[in-house]
Amino acid sequence: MKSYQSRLQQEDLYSIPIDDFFKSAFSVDCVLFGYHERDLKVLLIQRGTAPFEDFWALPGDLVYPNEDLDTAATRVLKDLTTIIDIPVRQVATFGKVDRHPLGRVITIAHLALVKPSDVAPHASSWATQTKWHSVKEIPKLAFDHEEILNVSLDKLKSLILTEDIWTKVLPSKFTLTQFQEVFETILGKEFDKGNFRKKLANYKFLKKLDEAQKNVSHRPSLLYTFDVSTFNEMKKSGFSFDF
Amino acid sequence: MKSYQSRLQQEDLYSIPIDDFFKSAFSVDCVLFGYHERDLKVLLIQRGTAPFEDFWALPGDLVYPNEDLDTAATRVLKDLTTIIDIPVRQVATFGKVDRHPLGRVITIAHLALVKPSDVAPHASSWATQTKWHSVKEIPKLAFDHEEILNVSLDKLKSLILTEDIWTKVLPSKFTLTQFQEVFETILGKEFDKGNFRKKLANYKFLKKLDEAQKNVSHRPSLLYTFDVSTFNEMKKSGFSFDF
DNA sequence: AATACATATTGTAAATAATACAAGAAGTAT
DNA sequence: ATACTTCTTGTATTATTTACAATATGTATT
Repeated sequence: MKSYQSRLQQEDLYSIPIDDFFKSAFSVDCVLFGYHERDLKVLLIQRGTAPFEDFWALPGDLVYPNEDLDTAATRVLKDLTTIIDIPVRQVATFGKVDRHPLGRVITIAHLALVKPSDVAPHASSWATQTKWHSVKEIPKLAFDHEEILNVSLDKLKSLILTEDIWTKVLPSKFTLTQFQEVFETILGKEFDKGNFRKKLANYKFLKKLDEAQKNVSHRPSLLYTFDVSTFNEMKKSGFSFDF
Repeated sequence: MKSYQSRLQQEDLYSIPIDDFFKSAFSVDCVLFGYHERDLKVLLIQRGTAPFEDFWALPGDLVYPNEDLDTAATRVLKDLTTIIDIPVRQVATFGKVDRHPLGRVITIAHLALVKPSDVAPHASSWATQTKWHSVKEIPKLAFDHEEILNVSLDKLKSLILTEDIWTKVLPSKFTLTQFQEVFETILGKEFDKGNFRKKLANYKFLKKLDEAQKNVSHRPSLLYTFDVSTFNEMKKSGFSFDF
């Protein structure tokens, strides 16, 4: 079988019409993670149309002809939530020949991490329901979405060590305990409190404020903020948490 | 603008004909890395057709309608080399609207790492030349291939720490110095020889043989082999080199 | 045969980091 | 005033990293 490049020149000589190459489509699927109080959730929709009608699935859509991939993913999320612009990261592309029953559709998975309270998910014309599910209790999913979710979880675990996506799930002033809980939940392991915060002392982008928690029935914790520019400086030289 | 799912039901109501979604195509591009004597190379082809005629580029092709993505990447490499089946790893997908001058073509980049002497690259109908280039001396490349190469280099650096792709570039019996040189070259940093091999002693998949180098004008090194099954066991529990 | 040479291999001491706990501090609730 | 809870800092032990030195073992040279 000859290549695309030569086929463009000598189209009629070979068995597959060149147009067949353009009978494929590509979609984006969005794995929107939500963190709240030691629980990691993912936003699922219930499909209103065939195939996989009534199944839970990751929100997704075909990519428009003149639309970039990450733009498409952001648009899908905008249609389901009240957030205008959620930055997404590409996870991987899933392209098995038979993964979509209606034709050849490959999908580029994207993920984002948000605070569920910042998002007000609602149904849409193609989703009868939109709901947060704890990643510990995921129903049977449409298509190959279970695999996509698993790969996305791994990607989230590695991204959170190098990117500042965790800032979105914390208040602008947060305690080191809150910070620790985010990482414990997402990485799925626990850290010694004393030793963990000794490590944090090395990270200059965590700025201690002259301000403490209020209305807690125990010793109040000091509050910290995240300094983006210091973080970006460190990222240039290959920063990564070593949790 | 409405979604694909609702469009399937009410096609004629909206401005973009559903067929337009299927006027896109997807390709695979292959970043074939070759390691030889402290030099990391990449296989480039010189394009024989427009667009970017005569430019150097990564080898790639459109994906056939009934072909999986990794199969397509392996096929592209099979067409250019004498190796029948080079396993590839997905790197990322590049899909900017204007990345291909002839239409909407997104490309899924794949990488592999081989010993150049195992591969006999040759020209093809669409490539006037096929040549190894040191990654330190890369010419101007077609399309967005410079970006694809850079992302692939980063991916290679992380993959080599968790996957056994490095075994392909070493002889079946190798010295620890050879092993160290592979990692120094690909990661771009140097290690203290004594300390490095103290670390290696922990990795049980490196088996010391009762055999030494021959015909070297200095103290001969002991030879080692790689034990796949031990490695696979350790990989199950999340093995990674900590270089 | 003795010596030079080059790299392999093992060893060691000091510095650094990880770990497991403990002790004291600072609020609210009773 | 005391109990209670979590925050915060400290410390002693163990493990790891690092830099470098010393010795080993082969071929090449004199």
